[in-house]
Amino acid sequence: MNKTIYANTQNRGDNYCKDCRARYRDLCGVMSDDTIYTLYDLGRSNKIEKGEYLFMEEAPSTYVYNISSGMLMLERIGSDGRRQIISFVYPGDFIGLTVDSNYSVSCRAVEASRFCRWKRTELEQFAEGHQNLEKSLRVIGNKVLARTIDQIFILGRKNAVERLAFFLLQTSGRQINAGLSETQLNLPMTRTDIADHLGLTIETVSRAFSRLSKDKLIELATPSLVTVLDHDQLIKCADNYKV
Amino acid sequence: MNKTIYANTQNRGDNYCKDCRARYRDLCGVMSDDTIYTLYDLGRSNKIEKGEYLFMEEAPSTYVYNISSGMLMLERIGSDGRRQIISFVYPGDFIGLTVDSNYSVSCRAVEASRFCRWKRTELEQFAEGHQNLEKSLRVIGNKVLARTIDQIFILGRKNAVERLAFFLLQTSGRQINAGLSETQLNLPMTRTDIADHLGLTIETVSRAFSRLSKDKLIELATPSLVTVLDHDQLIKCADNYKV
DNA sequence: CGCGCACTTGACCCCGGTCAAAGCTAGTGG
DNA sequence: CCACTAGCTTTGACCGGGGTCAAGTGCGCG
Repeated sequence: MNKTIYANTQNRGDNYCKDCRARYRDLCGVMSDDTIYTLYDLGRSNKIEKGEYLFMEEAPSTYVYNISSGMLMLERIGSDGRRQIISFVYPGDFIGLTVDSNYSVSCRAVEASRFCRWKRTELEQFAEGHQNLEKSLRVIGNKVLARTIDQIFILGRKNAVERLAFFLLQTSGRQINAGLSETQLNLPMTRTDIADHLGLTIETVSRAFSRLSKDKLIELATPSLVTVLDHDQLIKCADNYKV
Repeated sequence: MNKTIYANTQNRGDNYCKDCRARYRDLCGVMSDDTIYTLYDLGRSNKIEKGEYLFMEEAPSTYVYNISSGMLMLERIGSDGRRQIISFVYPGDFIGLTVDSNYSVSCRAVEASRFCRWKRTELEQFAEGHQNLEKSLRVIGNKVLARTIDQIFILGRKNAVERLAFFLLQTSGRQINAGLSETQLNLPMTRTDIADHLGLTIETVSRAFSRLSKDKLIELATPSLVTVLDHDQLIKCADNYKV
């Protein structure tokens, strides 16, 4: 037991937690600077390349993950091949915690990413001794749920342009709390990914981009670099967008 | 303090927990027969009539609820009036727990229903002294999340008939674990409610019902009483339906 | 018995899907 | 350094599923 901890300790990089994007968010945020090491030593830091899967739907949910950098996506693929991207995953997001013992979605890297990984059972055990962490897990779940409900509203009741406007605002919001620009949006995912997230086709997504661009609400520097020109109008367009 | 508990104790009906549909599910299910009273006495039992709101979106999330009987629905209404029903709420379901201090959706009674109500802060405080309850709250949240993800897949990637087939199977599943019939489906909600849940119009929902009926997958005794004739075929139709 | 409301069915139309072709850009190799 | 290629994106033309509008139909309730 001590040996294991010792082995992991050897893994620590120079600034292993200090410069981590996830350090003061969600899961890790509830740990003090004095106790974060105990959490760190319990898990393992690692990286994943673009296109690789972090875990697959149906597979035993052995591990839970906290994202340090990069971007991933949670996806579900129907038996006929139709794909739905549930959400994009940003640094600081905690994923992989399930009710039953199997993942309910797959997780794939949009771009090269870093993460910390814990055995689910070990983290749950650890949480039992740390009341605030247990509560944090619940809060995380509820946050995810809130976003998921937004997504349902989008898919059920909005047209193509409204969906894209909402998605861009959502991206803006996520960039803000990652300490990045509010208006310079980085979209590393492909049009296909966005389409599968918004329940549309690539062509329709592309046309929606063109439309917003023509109406001067956004500017497309490159397909993956969008500048928000008229934030207020974009909100009106997305209509029911909530912070 | 003692006085309050005493007052609530006076509220107890004859079989107040014993004959409750929610007694052995989710929230209450983690309490033993010996300790369920402490939870019961902390809250208040009440009823709500058809069409009334249990709580409204945006309002302070003062209370959390556990449903004893009847049916309710969680809905969100856009500023232009478009409505999306997030989910229908069955006996045993626990609702109202939010991240921030306001409800993110409204809850309305589909039919007359009974429920138990707690002050959120009091239940959370109570949970801190009851580890299994704290964990139960998390499990409940994850269960809800799993269903919500299913809903996203439906809305993003399925056509009208597939959506309805999925909805009927989901209803069947929920009736089973409420101890009701697997094939005789009770649909107390209106076609409008179903439409707003599946992201369709009443006309399309109606046509989908007719279609499934014509293809002998279901039988419509009355608009609100459906018999599942060919369960397997219905699953094939819904395609990606999961238990 | 008749009124009202929810549901069903039909006719038509439009948004977004499908199919096809033409840019754009990054990466490779001569 | 440039030409070539491959994959992604954009744009256009056409089509169809589901929305819209409107007219029945049936059932519960007074």
